[in-house]
This record gives sequence, C-alpha cells and structure tokens, in this order.
Amino acid sequence: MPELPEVETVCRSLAKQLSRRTLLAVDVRQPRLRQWVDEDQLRERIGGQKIVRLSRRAKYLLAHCSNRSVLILHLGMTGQLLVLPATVPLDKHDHVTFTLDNGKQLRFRDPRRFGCVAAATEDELPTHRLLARLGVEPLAEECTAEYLFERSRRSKKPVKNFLMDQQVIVGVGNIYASEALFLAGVHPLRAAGRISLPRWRKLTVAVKEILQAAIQQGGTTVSDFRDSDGSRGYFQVELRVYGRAGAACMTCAAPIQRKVLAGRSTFYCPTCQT
DNA sequence: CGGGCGGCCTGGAGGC
DNA sequence: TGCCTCCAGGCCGCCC
Repeated sequence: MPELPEVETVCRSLAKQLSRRTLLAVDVRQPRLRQWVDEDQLRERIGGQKIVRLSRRAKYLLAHCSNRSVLILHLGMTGQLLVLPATVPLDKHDHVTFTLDNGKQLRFRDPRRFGCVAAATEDELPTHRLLARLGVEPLAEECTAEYLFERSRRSKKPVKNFLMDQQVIVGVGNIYASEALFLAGVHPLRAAGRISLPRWRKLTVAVKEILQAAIQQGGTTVSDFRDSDGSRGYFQVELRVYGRAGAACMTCAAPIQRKVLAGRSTFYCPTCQT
C-alpha cells in the first residue's frame, strides 16, 4: 500500500523530526520481518550516531548518520514510522524502537511484518542487495518515455505489471499503476512491448502527474497509511478507478471493471482504455 | 530467462 | 456472538 507518494510523505515529516537527533538506543522486539533484523549490526552501525539527513530511494527510506552509516527502512504493506514520546505504551506490533536524545522514540510498527529494517554504510548502498537492482525514479529527469519504450520492447507482460516492475521503474504500486493507466487511456492488459512511443509519452506524463499530485496531498489513505504523527492522507478522493469496480466511469459512465493480474486487483474502464 | 504465482503475515469484512 | 473464509499487496523465491 505505501507507494512512492506515501513513502515520500513519511520521509519529509521524519526529516523534520529526526534531523540532528542522536539514536541513543536500538531495541529489536521482533526480528522476524521480511528479512531477519540483525540487532547486533544495527547497534554497531547506527547506535549512538547522529542522523544528519533523510532521503528516499524507491520505497525505501534512508536515514544517513554522521559516521557514514545508513539506516534502511521499508514499510512493506502496513508499516508505520511513528515518533512518539518514550512514555507512550508500546503497541504489540512495534517491532523495532529507536530511542532519541529528546525524550522521544522512533517506532517501526508493522502488523503484517512485510517491511524491513537494516543498516549499511554509504559506500555499500549502490551495491546493497536491497537497493542494487532498482530501476529509475519516476520523478527524475532520466525517467523518459524513450527509456520506458526501449526497456519494454521485448516484454510481453501486461503494461500494468511492467509499470510495477521495480527493476524498470520504482515506486509505482498497485493503486497508482491502475490510476496512471486510466489517465493515459491505456488498457492494463496490453502487452508492454506493443505500446507505441506516443502512447508511452502519455503514460509517462500520467505516471509523473499522479505521483506528484499524491505527494502534494500527503499520500493516499486507501488501506492503513499513517504519517509519522499518525495522520491520514487525503488522496483517496482523487482515485478515478481504484476500488471502484461496478461504479460509473467518471469520463464515460461505463461500469469500471476489476480483473486480477499477477495476483493483484486491477481496475480499468473498458471503453476509455484501449 | 521471462513471467506467473505462492508464501509471508494480520486484521477487518462479510457470510452463516 | 462466534467461527470461518476471503481479501488486502510489496517483494522474494520457486517453477515452468
């Protein structure tokens, strides 16, 4: 559920709360996340370190520390990063806690445990197993229609799955893939390799626009997204097709269709999208 | 090797 | 009310 706009929203609010804070203590209460949380390594690398900067790469949040170590965080499906007074009782899904030097705690809360928490050094980042194979950032200049056109030429997979392939383009998840395809008028089942350059131009613009708009509004609240202060996003009012199976298309009034693609619900208008 | 799919995991919804 | 099943989906690994 947290796609690029949600992660970007969390990143911006965490930047305000964590910049120049020191991580006094690390406590792993449940190491069994998507990948085993190595408590010793976390303590060794980031324990006692000051956070100097936060950044985002794909759906990963990166907290850069003064000793050139980096805390890597991923929200998975249901992950939340909360900054709370240390006196607030722990939730049963608070799996990792970081005690700050201002009486607060950064808490990684994740009921479904699809997220991950790891540590690396700045030098390791480009080749780190979690980050090495990621594709282009959709909002970067290098993400062009020409790039997607070239990358897709031999692909027979549905364009919706292609858009969600993190090795091609990052940050586009199930919700925004459906939304971008609707905006561009492209049918989700169309083979990626059979989309012309002009249509890739439309689609590239649509992807960038939908992500920008969602960031501007603080992320969507479909499912259980929360900002670091616990607030919800407000993007849900803007969703044109996602979750609207059977409802009237906002453009042509035809009923929105739902189809499962690669195990994921996909929503589209059968007449507006070709 | 591209691509599809199951498994991970829990909570909430809906059926009976 | 309570039990059951289904669904949500990012990512990895397995398999064809």
